[in-house]
Amino acid sequence: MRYSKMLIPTVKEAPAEAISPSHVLLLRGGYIRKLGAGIYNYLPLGHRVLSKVARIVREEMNRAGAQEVLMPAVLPAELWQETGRWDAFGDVLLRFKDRKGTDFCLGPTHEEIITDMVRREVRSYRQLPVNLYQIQTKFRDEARPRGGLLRTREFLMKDAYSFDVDDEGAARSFAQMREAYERIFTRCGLTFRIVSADSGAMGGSMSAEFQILAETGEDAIVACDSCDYAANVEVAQVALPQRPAAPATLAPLKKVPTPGKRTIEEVSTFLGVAPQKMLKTLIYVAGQRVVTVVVRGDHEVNEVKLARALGMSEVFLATDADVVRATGAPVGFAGPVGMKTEVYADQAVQAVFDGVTGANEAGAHYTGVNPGRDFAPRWADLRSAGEGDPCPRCSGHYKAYRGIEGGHIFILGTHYSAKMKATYLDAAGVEKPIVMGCYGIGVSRIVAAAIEQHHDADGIRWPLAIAPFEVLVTSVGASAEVRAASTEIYEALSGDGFEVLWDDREERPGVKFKDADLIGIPIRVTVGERGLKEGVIEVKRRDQKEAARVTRSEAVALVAQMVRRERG
RNA sequence: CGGGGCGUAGCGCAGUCUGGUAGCGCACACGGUUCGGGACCGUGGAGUCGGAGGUUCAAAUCCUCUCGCCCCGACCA
Repeated sequence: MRYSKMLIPTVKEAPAEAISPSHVLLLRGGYIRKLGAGIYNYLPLGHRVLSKVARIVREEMNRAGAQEVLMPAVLPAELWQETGRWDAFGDVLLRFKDRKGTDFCLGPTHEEIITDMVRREVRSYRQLPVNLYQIQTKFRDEARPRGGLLRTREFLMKDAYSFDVDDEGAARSFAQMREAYERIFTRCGLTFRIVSADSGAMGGSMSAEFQILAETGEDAIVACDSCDYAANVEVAQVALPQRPAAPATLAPLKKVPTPGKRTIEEVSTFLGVAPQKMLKTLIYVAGQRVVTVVVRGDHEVNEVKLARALGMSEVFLATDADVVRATGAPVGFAGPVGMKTEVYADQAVQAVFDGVTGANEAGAHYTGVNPGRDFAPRWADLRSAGEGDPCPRCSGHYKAYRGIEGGHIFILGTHYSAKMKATYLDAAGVEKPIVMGCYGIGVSRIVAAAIEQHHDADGIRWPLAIAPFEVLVTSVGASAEVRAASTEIYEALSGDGFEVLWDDREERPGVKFKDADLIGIPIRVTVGERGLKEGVIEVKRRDQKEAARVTRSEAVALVAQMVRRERG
């Protein structure tokens, strides 16, 4: 492809609204343009990258035995009402009516639709297992789209659904998808971690996220430094630390004045007590229940864990008014001693002796607080894991990372099949619900995540497998020699099946080099008058500083070798 | 949804406080000189100042309403 014929509108200055590196570079490189909040046009380069990621996904899904289908983007409300998600989905679901007044939505995901498809066609265990997938545009009316392609309202997603006769079968399907996903993310040139995750309100068992590691990632994850356990902090377990021996004598419970000192930091400074000796006390509302939660002063309550411990799907931090009602004191002075509500405490609190906590009285705290003696909570793992915390599986410790959720696989069980009566007859003629799994990959999100992981100050550094082109031939100078040599190399590489972009524009060299770095094609072949005089062509990788200086005849072979090695 | 902020030429911005008839840089078009890391000179085109209403002799500027967008948080099958 000739650069001069292609629409690649690079710009020096990105719109002020772009903050994250991938957003800025996609805009500047002429890959995408914004049409509305979280809605983007893909220009030629952007579309090429998106297609490449989709192709890799498709190849690996097919290799894993999944079959491609295509479901509509416009979905009748009827099916959603069957599972109750028409209401449960809330504002994220973009709804509208047709001319007859019938309710529809734009599909944010397709469990109901695929389950309906399968229940109509599958009767017998002989037709199972089956794994169906599609690569399709989804719409979710996100409260807050952000980061360009990282979190959009309309996005391209691969969603697959497995249907098995039983849990063992589903586990096999799950394992196959996990393997396929590892191949996909690896082929895309991404550094990622597979982590245990929350499966959400509608979830089932076995949930794993494929987290693409990046500083700018929305998700916090932890991974053990000595075994392979890794998890989203939403669910990461924390091993009970070694409990220090209790001191010979415990201090007596004592009320001390702490006027106006509300936060852990204020109280700890005021009383000269380390935050680790403080008992952070928060009031939560879970359905009809009001619950007091205690964690160590330097720890954070994990609301996903708390909800699970309480057997609820979600919990909310109490309002200031609720806190006053529950504790009899303003926010900042709550404590478990004498508390009338249910009291839950994180297990790390067991190791706090002679601690400090609010006295449920304005301007007062207790010192010498000892769990067991002064209050009797229910113990649970309630805090968020962080760097350095002990691994629950071995003697290692956690390292903390940030990640972008590129994929999520989990087993749904019979959640949808039971509600929608998607059943089969087993060998004994007994009707049973199909056991399902579901597997998503954010195709457009991967495009952005790859840049978050692979860029520098000058622009994008695409992994070769998903780059819009594999090779960029840059002609420097307008002489007949340059043109002839460029044409020769361009045609040789193109003829051998490589994806080549030839910068044949009548631009100054500086402009071409800047654009080259910006759009980030992995291998650049520079054909210039200066080099040609010495019979030299330059071959340079985008991620390396130095160019290889080779002869015209060597250049094509060298590039071919480099590309083949990285195609994967 | 809570907090903060922004809408002026395709992009980045100034002008708004203190009302007086819209400007700078980049980009774009043309001419010339340049040509290995975003050239220079000259000329030129391009803006319902997000929208509606109001105040005023006069509104980008003041007032009211409204729409859109961004950032932090909440939310995220």
